[in-house]
Parts: sequence; structure tokens; C-alpha cells
Amino acid sequence: MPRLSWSVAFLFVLLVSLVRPLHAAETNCQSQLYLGAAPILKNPKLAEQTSPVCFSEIALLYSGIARTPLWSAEHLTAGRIQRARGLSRLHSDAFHEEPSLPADLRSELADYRRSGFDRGHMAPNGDMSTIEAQEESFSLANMIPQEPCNNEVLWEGIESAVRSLALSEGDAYVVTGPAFLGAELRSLKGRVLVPTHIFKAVYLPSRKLAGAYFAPNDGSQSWEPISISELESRISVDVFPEASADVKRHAMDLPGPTPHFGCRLHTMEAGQQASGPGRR
DNA sequence: CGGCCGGATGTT
DNA sequence: AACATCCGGCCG
Repeated sequence: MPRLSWSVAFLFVLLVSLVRPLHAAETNCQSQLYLGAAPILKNPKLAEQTSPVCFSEIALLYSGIARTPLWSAEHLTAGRIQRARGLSRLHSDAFHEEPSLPADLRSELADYRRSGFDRGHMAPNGDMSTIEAQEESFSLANMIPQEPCNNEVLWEGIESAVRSLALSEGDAYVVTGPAFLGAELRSLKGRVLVPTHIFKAVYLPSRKLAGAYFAPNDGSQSWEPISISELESRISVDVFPEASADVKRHAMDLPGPTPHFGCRLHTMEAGQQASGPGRR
């Protein structure tokens, strides 16, 4: 009998030791969320096949149906932004599949390859203040298929503006994610859903002000500022559950994007490439 | 800042 | 032959 209970106990200890790092990571993850509260999915269908992923400077919820994050959250501080600006960007080979997700639900590098879409960060590399956090940000769990002009010009400009805002305000909670609106959704290889829109919500706790950027996932370079309530009505997610109703109802005056480059990329719609499988 | 590609290399 | 990794160059 000692033998049997031994093996049982051993298995139990093994399981606990496997699970414990996740708990540690989850508590650490709360620091990325305003008052430790994760965004709330108002539509039960959205919550199907989701898994939380906790990195050192990102808290996100991954959807195994969309094979993208539904939201990716960060707590930006002035110090974090200053340290992040001291780091150089990782090489693009740093993109990697997320091993902590169930294999059949993971998005893969092959899904994005030659798709015409960028692998677009939700929590951006430019917000990461350590090498470790940078590497984690390149996980495909943090990635959506993003139209190149949107990603590299408009969205880069918005990310940059939000960093400057956090730097000057000293403190900002940011939640970024995709929206899948309408009945006809495109996909990569029938696996990764292509978002129709992208949002970035910002909350300034010291000023009790909040608002969100909302943009179509196309090359139009258009965007609109909306309130957190309006965002919730569009995407069925309450990104700042602990913010007051007043704060959520009023859209703060968001700084406009400050892009570093223009985009005169040809208008070829992403998703259709000229060359077929020209393998040899 | 955000990405892309191709070349050289080492491993299976 | 296929795939990963590191590197450098390119673009917007």
C-alpha cells in the first residue's frame, strides 16, 4: 500500500509543480490590469475555447476559435516606457508559436506565411522594457493578421502616441484587441480569423479619463475615437470593468497617431497573393 | 517604430 | 529536402 500511495502522491506533486507557475504568473498578470480586473466578455460565445496567457509585461486572453487574442492588456508607466526606448527591436525571427496553448488551438507561423497580412502585435514590442518581455511579445498568442499599411503606419502611430501619453501622464492602462464584425469573416487557411477592426483602449487612472481608438483592419488609415461604453456595445467586451460608468461613457480627447512613415504600398488587398505555390 | 525577405548555417 | 536560427539588408 505505501507503494501505491507513493506513486499517487508523486503524481500529485508533479501536477502541482506543473500548475503552480501558472498561478504565480496569473497573480503577476493582474498588475497589468486596472485594479486587477480582467476584461469581461459579455457574449458567452466569445468565451468558448479561450485560455489566459500571462507574460511578464502582458496579460492576454487567447481564443482558440479565432486563434488570436481577444484582448491584450498592459500597465504602462513612465519608467517602463523609458526603459523600453533603451532597447532595440528584436529580429523578426523572434515570432514564435505559443507552446503553453493546446496544440490544436495554436496559431502557427505557417498560417501567416505568405498570407499578405502582417503578424501584428496587440501589446506592441515597443512597450516592452526587458529582453524577456520583448521575446514574449513575439508570441503568436499576442498576434492578429493585420493589414500591412494599417499595422506599419496607422497602428504604429497610435502605439507611439500612447507611449508618449503614458510617459507624460506617468501611468496608463491599455487594452488592445481585434473585432470580428459582420457575418462574412475571412480567415488564414481556414484557421486564423482576420479581424475586421482593431481597437486600443486607454485609461488614465490619475485623471479618471478613458477612451479608445477604433479602426478598420484595412489600408484606409481611418480611425475614430470612441468611449469605453461605445466600445463595449461594438465588441461585447468591457475592457475596464472597474472604471466608473461616468468614465466609461465619456470619450477622452485621445492624441492623434504620430506615424513615422507614410504608406504608399500598392493597393493589393491582403489575402490574395500573385504567385501561387511556385515551389520547385 | 512596424514589418518583410533572402542567405548562410546547423540539425533532423 | 525540410526546418529552425542567426544575420544583414530592405521597405514604409
